[in-house]
Amino acid sequence: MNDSNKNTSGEPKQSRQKNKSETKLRLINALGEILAEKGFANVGINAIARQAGVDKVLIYRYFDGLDGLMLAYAKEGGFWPSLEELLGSQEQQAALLQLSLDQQFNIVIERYAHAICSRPLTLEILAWEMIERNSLTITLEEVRESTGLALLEMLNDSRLAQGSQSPIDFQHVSAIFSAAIHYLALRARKIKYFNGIDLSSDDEWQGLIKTMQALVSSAVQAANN
Amino acid sequence: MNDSNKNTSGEPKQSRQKNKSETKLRLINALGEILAEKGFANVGINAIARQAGVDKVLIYRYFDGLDGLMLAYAKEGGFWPSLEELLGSQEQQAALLQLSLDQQFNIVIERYAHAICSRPLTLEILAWEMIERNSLTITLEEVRESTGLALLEMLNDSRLAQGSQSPIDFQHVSAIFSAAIHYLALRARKIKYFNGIDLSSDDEWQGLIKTMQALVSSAVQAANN
DNA sequence: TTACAATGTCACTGACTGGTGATATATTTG
DNA sequence: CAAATATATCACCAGTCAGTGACATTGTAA
Repeated sequence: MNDSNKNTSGEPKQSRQKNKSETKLRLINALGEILAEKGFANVGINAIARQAGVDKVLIYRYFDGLDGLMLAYAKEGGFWPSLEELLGSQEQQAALLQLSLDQQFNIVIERYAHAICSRPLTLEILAWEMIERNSLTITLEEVRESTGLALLEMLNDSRLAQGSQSPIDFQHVSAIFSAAIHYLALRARKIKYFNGIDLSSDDEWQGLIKTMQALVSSAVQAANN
Repeated sequence: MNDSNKNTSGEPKQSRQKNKSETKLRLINALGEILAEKGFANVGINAIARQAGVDKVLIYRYFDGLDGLMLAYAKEGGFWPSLEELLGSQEQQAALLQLSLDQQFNIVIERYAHAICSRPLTLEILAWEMIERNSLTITLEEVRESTGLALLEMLNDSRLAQGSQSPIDFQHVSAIFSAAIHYLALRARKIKYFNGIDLSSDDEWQGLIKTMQALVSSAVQAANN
């Protein structure tokens, strides 16, 4: 391969138009592209600069290094499903909260699974959280925790309003199912089978979701007797 | 740091006793040590040779490269909980299979969680499976699948013998809960909180396990009505 | 002993990495 | 226009990596 540092071609790289803010954007986007195409393990100062078509020293100047760049990237947003994506518009939310507890849960589970599975970048970051903590994962983690807890609170308020007093711990239940969804989605990226189940099959995924819903429903109904 | 390749100290490394099989063992163990201490990201030809106190060229001669070494390492065993560890001795197994379906499940869930959480090396490998597939993860994956399916079959046989015909899909249920356990255990290594739950707390873990058990129990009971 | 094979070490290459000081170019200001 | 400043590139450093051919040591068998 090329020596990424030295300019081997005779002609010097024609100095690009000087535009700090655009260059910063180029770098941020380059990080996203590498993350998406090559994964976290291939993120590095040199690789990002190469992808952006810009000198790597600018990463230090503008972002004070890789951590700063990742922080800037994290602020771009869109990594986690929003409350709207999970609950629908304002009116839909109101309608949703009128449903029974297990119906609410079942809808959210399904939407969450779909939202996670359709975000390859988020999956890449979720996978990397298991390996190391860095500015990017730490920042995103905070966003996730806060929206997750907000969602939980909404469902819980609705539960209290309905006067239901189930003995099962909602926080634990949602932790368990989102953990399962995360793991299955992550695993499906690289490995086809888990426990004999073909994770590349949409039907199997539907079956898994249905099973989760059945578990919740029976637990809620058991509590209401 | 040192140049790991060049011998900077004046004296040549005194040629060690020549013992192929022991040297091979040294290399295999070195891989395990690095995996345990520094994690998968730091596994490399140089690091392993350094840790083993042996020249790296031997990795190529004896194992045909890193992949071969990982394969040899994978065959050492002990990465996954055995059937005995989950079900107990032969007599205990017989007793266990007499219990009701949900009791069986609840015991196995608890033991599996404990078995996984107490295997840091296995967790490291599970984490790395989400990042890349290599000889090591592929080999271990096969072992895990086969013992997992064997376990599932035992529980299922017992279920049929008891004449229970639950509508919930046992394969899916066990996939969901082992996925959740894997994810929570992996996450606990690096990040304290998930969904507002402190994963570093034993009490919280107990609570999570209890919730899983409650979910299974209510599902089984709902099926029996 | 000698000859030979098995085992182990050494020294090097080419490619890559993160990081930095000096320099060139473009844009703005006077 | 010229000078000053902001912006971007270059060239190099020391360190690491995987991989390889040449050499040294040890053990063994003739």
